[in-house]
Amino acid sequence: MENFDITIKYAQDLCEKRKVRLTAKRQKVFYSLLKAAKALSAYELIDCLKADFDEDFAPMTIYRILRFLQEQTLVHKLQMANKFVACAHITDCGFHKNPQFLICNSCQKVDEIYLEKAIIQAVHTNIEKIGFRISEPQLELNGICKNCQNNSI
Amino acid sequence: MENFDITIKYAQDLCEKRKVRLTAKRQKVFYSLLKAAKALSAYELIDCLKADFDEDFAPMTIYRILRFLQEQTLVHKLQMANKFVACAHITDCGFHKNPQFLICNSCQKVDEIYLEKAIIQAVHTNIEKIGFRISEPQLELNGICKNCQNNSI
DNA sequence: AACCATAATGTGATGTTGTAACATCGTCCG
DNA sequence: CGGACGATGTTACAACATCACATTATGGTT
Repeated sequence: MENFDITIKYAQDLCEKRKVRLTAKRQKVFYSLLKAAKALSAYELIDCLKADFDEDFAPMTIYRILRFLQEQTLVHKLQMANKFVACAHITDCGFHKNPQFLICNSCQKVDEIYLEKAIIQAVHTNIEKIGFRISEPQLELNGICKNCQNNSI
Repeated sequence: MENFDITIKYAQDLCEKRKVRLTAKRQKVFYSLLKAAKALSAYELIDCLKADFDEDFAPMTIYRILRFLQEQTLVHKLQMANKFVACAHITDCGFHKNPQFLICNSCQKVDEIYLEKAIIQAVHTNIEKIGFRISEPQLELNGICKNCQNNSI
């Protein structure tokens, strides 16, 4: 019904290519996360699914489906907030390439950005010089987004 | 008893200077966190305190004391792991200046480092160009530390 | 079509993390 | 001494996450 029909189609094709199943439930979870357009906790997502589809999802089910969607890189987990967000760049840039997340403490919206590669590279090089091997290269930063800065004047 | 007598003395002086009280309980919490030499969850810390002092701390108490210690910049909170770690650089560099944390997923030890200022500056500049105002400038990265890399061979 | 193996989901209990609200205790200062 | 305020105790509970086992759905094989 919305313009993320395209995104869902993309996800379907992706799953088909990978020989995994984007079941009806998984699709609904993905849909609600897309529709929310912000990071949700698992339990908030349950509420959204109830509102969107009048259907009850058990916590276990949600966590399992979220793990699946993460494995397919359709969803990211924000470690800091214990929340989940639909990948914003599915259809354009080859996704899951070291995203950085800007998490607004005011409206909870999440901006998924890609900093200049050179900068990220420099951070990684510096850290690996110490002998540390980074396993999850995503950065997460809390702050206040542009919108909320303006609105709070 | 250990060499963090010096650190504790430092903390006492600091609190005195700031006219806040480093009470016996607060000191014990700080001590156990120093002794552990790694990031602990609040509940793990409760276990340590039981072991170290044979004393029971209620969750509420721990969280309150940890907040106090954070305010005094004696302790950092690792947002990603929901764990707490004693500040590693209390006695040397003017502390709390945008630390970066390297969290080992294997041994849980935390390395608190300071990357070249220019690099961090570049990251911040890039993000602020987008209009986002960062509130907690610390970076946290998960990976495998040097030690664990060698031991797993 | 019947069958089987495996993937997906349902279900109930339980573990873990964190806080609210209110009571009590201690310490410092006039 | 008494009062104010900071620190701690206590109980209950909200929010987050998983275990273990039962059941159902799906796709491939004969």
